Amino acid sequence: MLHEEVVGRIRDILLDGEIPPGARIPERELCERLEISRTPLREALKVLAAEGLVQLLPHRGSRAAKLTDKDMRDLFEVCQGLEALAGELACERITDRKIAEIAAAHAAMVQHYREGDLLQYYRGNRAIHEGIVNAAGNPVLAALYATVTARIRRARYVTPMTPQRWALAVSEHEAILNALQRRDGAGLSHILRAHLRHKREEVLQAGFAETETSELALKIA
Amino acid sequence: MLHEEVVGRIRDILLDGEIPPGARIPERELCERLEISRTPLREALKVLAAEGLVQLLPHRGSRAAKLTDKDMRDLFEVCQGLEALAGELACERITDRKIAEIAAAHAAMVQHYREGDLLQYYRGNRAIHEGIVNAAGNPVLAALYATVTARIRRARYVTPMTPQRWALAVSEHEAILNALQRRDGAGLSHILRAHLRHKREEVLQAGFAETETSELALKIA
DNA sequence: TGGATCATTTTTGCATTCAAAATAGAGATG
DNA sequence: CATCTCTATTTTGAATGCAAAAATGATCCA
Repeated sequence: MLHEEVVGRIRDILLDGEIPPGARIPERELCERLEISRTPLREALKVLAAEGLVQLLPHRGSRAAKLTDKDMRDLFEVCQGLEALAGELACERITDRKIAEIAAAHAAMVQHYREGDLLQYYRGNRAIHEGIVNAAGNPVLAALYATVTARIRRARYVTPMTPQRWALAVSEHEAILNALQRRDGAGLSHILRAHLRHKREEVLQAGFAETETSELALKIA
Repeated sequence: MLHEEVVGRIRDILLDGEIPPGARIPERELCERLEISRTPLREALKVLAAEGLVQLLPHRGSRAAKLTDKDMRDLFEVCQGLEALAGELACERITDRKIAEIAAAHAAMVQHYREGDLLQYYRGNRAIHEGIVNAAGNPVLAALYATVTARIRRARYVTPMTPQRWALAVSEHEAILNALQRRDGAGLSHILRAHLRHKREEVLQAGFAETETSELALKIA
């Protein structure tokens, strides 16, 4: 198994919440499961620590990083900035073909919304946002976006969704697609910011906080 | 020596150009120099690879990352986005005290400009940009900014500077300070973008390119 | 019974070792 | 003389082993 694959596997384990935030990362167990020794595992953990998904405590091992409200706010803020930038660049560079692809993804997502399939809706949602970021044609931007969204993903796609909020999100997505089709960079950038600001408010209001509170909730459950 | 320290030491070696872009990283030699064994060294290299400073070639070791023109453009583009965001946030959050500090740094930098001390000018320049980014009060943003600027630093502070360009840069910095003092987020953001766009043009026009061309130059030299 | 102290076990971090892969070099061949 | 092939050496990537640090828990004493 290649180094990058090890990193990816552990990242998935963390993002799936299989090792909950704040929990110790069981080295030996993971070694057995991934069928590797401690050396490559530890290399991967250091990389994930640099990404912010893992917290290293000298002489006390590693834990799945636990996000505070402040962390979450900061991450959303940066995510907004990155998506806004991506939106502007995408409008300058995107091909008609790519726009058509995103329009198709949008239609599919709306269909999932109509069917009330939240999971598929989130999948489609993510595909659209990633599509815009990729259309910016800037791999550096895409890579940073990937690490930032990875860190907030759990909260983002776990927050309960009221009908009103969901409807708002879908209408915002209509505007997003519209701006993209008009290649209105400033407009797209603006809408994306608002869209993410709303999402952030949802997440934070949902009393997200991977803090003692939700630790407690986990223990009770 | 702590893990983070090892990463920092190697990062400095790379940023100082002691191992030039594209060159193989001599594992054994670095081990001796840092007085560590290969295990922690390789952990650090993988982290630096994730940061983009090192390129890992499976079964062929690691090299100091070599930036193409495209990489440089992408990095500047992202840097612009991050600084623009930081500028907006800083205007909302910065204290009078912090503004005074940055004003002082600005005055010092102008003094270095008048004296024609390019190295000190660059130092001051960097302090101001970092000051603004830190004033945004967003550690996630600050961390991403640090990695992006690290990657372009060499080119940024090595490019030759014509009197015209230098004068322009200083006048832009006057405008930056001005916008900050007025807490004009939109204005600051706008100026920072223009400032970085100019810097990028300088660097790229200077025929930067850590490519075959400069490889050749290195070999000849 | 509560808590402090010290031995035992476990875990961590790193050096070393070992197998596999890549590179270099000598010799053969056209 | 250039090129190809096959072996020897080096280098890489990962498993193991070992010393130091931390966690555990057993014992003693107030």
